[in-house]
Amino acid sequence: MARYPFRETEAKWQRLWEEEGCFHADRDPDRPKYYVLEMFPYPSGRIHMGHVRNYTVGDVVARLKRRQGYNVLHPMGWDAFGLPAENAALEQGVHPKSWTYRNIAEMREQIRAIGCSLDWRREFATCDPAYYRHEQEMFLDFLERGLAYRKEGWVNWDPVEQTVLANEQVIDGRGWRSGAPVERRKLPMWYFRITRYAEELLAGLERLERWPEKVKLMQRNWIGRSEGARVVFPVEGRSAALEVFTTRPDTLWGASFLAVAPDHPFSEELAREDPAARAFIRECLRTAASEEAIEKAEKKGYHTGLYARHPLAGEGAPERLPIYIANFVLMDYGTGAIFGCPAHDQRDLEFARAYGLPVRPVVLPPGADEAGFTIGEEAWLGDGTLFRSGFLNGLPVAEAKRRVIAWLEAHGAGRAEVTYRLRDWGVSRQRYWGCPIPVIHCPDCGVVPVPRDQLPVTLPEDVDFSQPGNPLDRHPTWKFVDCPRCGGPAQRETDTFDTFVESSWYFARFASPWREDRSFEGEDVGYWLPVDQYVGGIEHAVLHLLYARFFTRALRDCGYLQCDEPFAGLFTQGMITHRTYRDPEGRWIEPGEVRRAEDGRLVTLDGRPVVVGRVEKMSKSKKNTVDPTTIIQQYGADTARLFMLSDSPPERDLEWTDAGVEGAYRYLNRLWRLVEERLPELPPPGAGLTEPVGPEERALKRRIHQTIQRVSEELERFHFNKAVALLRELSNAIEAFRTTTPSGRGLVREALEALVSLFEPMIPHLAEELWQRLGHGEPLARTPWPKADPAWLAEDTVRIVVQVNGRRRAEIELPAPAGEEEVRVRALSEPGVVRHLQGREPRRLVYVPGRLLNIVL
RNA sequence: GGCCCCUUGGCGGAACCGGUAGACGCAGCGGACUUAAAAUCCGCUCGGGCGCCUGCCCGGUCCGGGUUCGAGUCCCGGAGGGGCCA
Repeated sequence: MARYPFRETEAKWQRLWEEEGCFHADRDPDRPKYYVLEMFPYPSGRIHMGHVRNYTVGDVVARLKRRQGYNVLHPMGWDAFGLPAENAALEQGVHPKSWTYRNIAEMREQIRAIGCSLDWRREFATCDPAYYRHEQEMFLDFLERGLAYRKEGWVNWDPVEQTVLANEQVIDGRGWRSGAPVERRKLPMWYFRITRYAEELLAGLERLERWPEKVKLMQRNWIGRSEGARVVFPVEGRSAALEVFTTRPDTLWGASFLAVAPDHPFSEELAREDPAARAFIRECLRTAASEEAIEKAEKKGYHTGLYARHPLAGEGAPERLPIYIANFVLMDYGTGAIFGCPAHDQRDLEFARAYGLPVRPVVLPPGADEAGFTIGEEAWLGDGTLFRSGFLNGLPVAEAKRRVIAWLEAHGAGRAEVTYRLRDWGVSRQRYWGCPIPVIHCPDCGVVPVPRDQLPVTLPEDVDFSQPGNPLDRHPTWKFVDCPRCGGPAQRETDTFDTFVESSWYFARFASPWREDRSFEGEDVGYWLPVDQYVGGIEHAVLHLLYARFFTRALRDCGYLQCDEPFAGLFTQGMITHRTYRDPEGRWIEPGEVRRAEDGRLVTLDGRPVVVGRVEKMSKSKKNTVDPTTIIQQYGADTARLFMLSDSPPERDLEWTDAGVEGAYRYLNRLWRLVEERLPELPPPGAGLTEPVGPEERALKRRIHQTIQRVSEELERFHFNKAVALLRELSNAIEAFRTTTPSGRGLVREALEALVSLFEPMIPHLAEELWQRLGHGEPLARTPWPKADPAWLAEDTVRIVVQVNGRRRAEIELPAPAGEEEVRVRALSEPGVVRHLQGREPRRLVYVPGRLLNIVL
């Protein structure tokens, strides 16, 4: 029997879809729209299996929705700015632009080979001035509205990438891409005021019903809302007071010191007069800025010799508190100053023990007694009752917080305050291959925005990568311009945007990508946005996905868009993993360099023993990758797609195995043969519905319609593995069904058509081919999704399990619907049941209609 | 350290609201076809026992306890693994 000729078939259908424009989407107010988007790729040069899984999942949704009658927008583009292009320039002497466009050309063909239902007319690359000019305009709008600003501050510096990183891009104290430990540097840079939207971004999560809880939780934690109070501590002998943020104002009576951040203005002022303070501050700032690093570092402080008056001194709190400069206080969280309450904060406790400060418990844990309660190695962080705390005595923590805040507000000594852990998004990067920030620095006028009629500010092409640092800054002419305001000599900003800026609005650009004068066509974005189903990796949970939510709101407030949320539904697919292998010397080796020896053990191609390692995420460094292009050439795109969808639920990690791919390939051939073998006996297409005769035919008819129903539901819920299992069951049933009657042959046609049609979103090429062979002129891509006939969803008999004391003893089959009385009579006469009753009288009968009867003795 | 999630055959996984645990596959074993192999097809496949081909019984969803007529599913405690924030 011939094999399925996948090469010809896949090429044929891809050509046909393209020629017919099957996947072109245009605004049509009369039809409901559905926008499916997968996170667009960085053009690194080759696609990897993660891309294939991502696009396959998105394509199943797009094809399903299209056939359900939606006007489906499913575009593809390129996240084309970024550092790897500059590294390539450095290593290979190729210009970042040509490297990028060459990669795009290659990857476009690789992605096309997967056979996704994409509207390629809308493709764009973010490195195109036609794209980034709009980003520059958005920035100018942000600038006017105070959503973008420039400030000098301590930043995370990636020594490998030679650029600044945002907080979200520092993972475990290291650059998210380079993996190098980040350093602290003080630099002027541009920020987006994401903190203005902290509350809205947090509240908006509640309405994102089709987002994974896990992602929402991560964003919630990242935004990190905390309620507390700002408390004013006058400093003795100084006119200025220190303002402190605390989430535990209830513990004010337990205060034993104040601590300020090393880069707090108060510290900087002291440093001017006190060389020891200056030295201490310098020491602190040398260590990394991350919260994690600070948490792990030894708690160190410098006693300034100054004291603060406790605002509650008159209410029995300690009179005066020593002021320290401390390495564990962060300038950009709260007010950059804290009061230390060692009894009820672990960091404060460690600090107090190191510097001999008093530890005064003021919250009594439930069940403890006032006289005997002391703090040992662990601060008490839990709830309890206030004591030794003046007018708070006897109150629980929550109530004490309210009371003390009311007192502070009444006495002008503080107020309730909400703070967030979220920091403003630093977007300056000292790189060439990014969108230029459209401002000019004038010695007289300061920062001057580039006039809108001079946009876009384009990158110069003649750049020199032979030296480290930012080539834009070194360029002989590019940055030297006249000030647009005074006409005097001035300089362009040489920082470019973080590449996460481009990906923060690309989904909206797909609505009207050909528009030159404006970023978006109002009617287009109004029609297409928000994205109905976004698909991508979970690694962007707090990076891209948070930035895009912010950007959408900022664009809304600047009048670009009407919607708040960019992505109404989000699906995060799991990673692709693969077994790792090493040679006897311990070097990683590729799966292709491993073979099975005659004795069954794994050896290298030259016969040396292989050390089998763990199953890990596919990565170049571990050499456990499989190239999708090779797989597609060897087995076809449908095989890769089916394997991706078959066994593991898409949100979980998927282990790539040769056996799994072979299995998918074998099934496609079996499906091909199944149709080919039955074709001669089938009635012509469109002969109308078949009325089944006899129990076997009725059973097949029911299975067809139950499969239509259930596959539709499972695809809708992203349970692709279950949809595949159901379809394999249907195809097993067709194989087992032998017939010679006209009605039987009609049923086989109905079954095969349902099978092929339902499989189309997952294995579109083979499905189209078989659909055509079944005699249809219109491609499946344009054929409506099948509908189950409700009359055939119900079984005409019911099987009821009979239990005695919760243990299965018999199964009875009755015509549907079966009444309880009927079931009871039949059940009690079943031999298996009688045997276990042993003549005893049932105490109770529990009947679950249509399912089960439990006889309780 | 805090919060969250997960744990089902040799493996991936299924089991809807608490109602027949192991669907569908992978791997394995046995058989058919073939000179042979590949491909394909048929059968078996959680463990133990009985029965001796029709089946029947016991145990079994990480461990311990609880709720319930009935728990993989709910509750409490523990172990192991993962994620996020520290």
